[in-house]
Amino acid sequence: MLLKISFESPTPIYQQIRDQIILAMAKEALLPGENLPTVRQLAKDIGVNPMTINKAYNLLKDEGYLVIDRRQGARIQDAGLLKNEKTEYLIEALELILSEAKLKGVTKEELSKVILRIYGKRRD
Amino acid sequence: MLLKISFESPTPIYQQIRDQIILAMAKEALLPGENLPTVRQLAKDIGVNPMTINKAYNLLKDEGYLVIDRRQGARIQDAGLLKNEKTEYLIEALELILSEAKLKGVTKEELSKVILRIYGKRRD
DNA sequence: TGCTTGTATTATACTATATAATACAGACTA
DNA sequence: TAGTCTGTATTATATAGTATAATACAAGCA
Repeated sequence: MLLKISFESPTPIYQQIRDQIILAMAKEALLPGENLPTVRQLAKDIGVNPMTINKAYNLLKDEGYLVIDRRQGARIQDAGLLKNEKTEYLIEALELILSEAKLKGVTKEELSKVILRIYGKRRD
Repeated sequence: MLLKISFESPTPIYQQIRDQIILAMAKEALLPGENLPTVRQLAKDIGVNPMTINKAYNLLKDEGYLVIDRRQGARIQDAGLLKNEKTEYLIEALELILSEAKLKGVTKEELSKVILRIYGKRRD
């Protein structure tokens, strides 16, 4: 698990952890069914309190990205079980980002590049 | 100025104000050169402290969206002066949102709809 | 001068974030 | 059964962000 945490950032540490796990899942650096480091191990690696990791894992669990098993620890959710969840809040967040991008002159072409980078070439 | 503020939201009020002004700018409900309500007026309308409005306006000023003039109050920045600003942080935020969208099964077609809604039909 | 503008100041209150040290419940394994 | 690994709960503490309140000030303008 390679996580780059900025302790100077205004973004809370547990949020940074949560975001980077989602990014890793999208780029398939973390695969469904795969185990994450234990709370204590990741806390040690990053140099933060175990409860901060616990908070990040629980956030991801509540959002449906992780399954937490007392025997094995945290595990990436199966792909099928993640789909068809509520996405309205994502659309709203997207509208805000796109509004800023439009106002700052980001072109449609640049947007397409980012979409291609995340989504790949599939045609749905 | 129609602003819908949620006092129960975990998003700070000044952030909500900032976000909605950007959304209004993107949909051209607020036009370059247009004046915003005064700090005191908007505070009265929404029912918050004037310093909360001040914080939102200053955030927008620092981001380049507003010009604050002691004579006339806050004014929407000219379109030309907003372009060519740094947009790396927007791309990063976009990557995160798109990662979540991908994992939750949002299709490319749905993304296109949102882009069309914000950007319109221009072809850049 | 008197009115408006944004801004600064000080104090207070509440909440979120993060840490620390400990302890506990459940499940595996030797 | 005892030991050891999971995640989790608890309590206390510290710091920072958010928001309010009341007041005051500087700048610009009629």
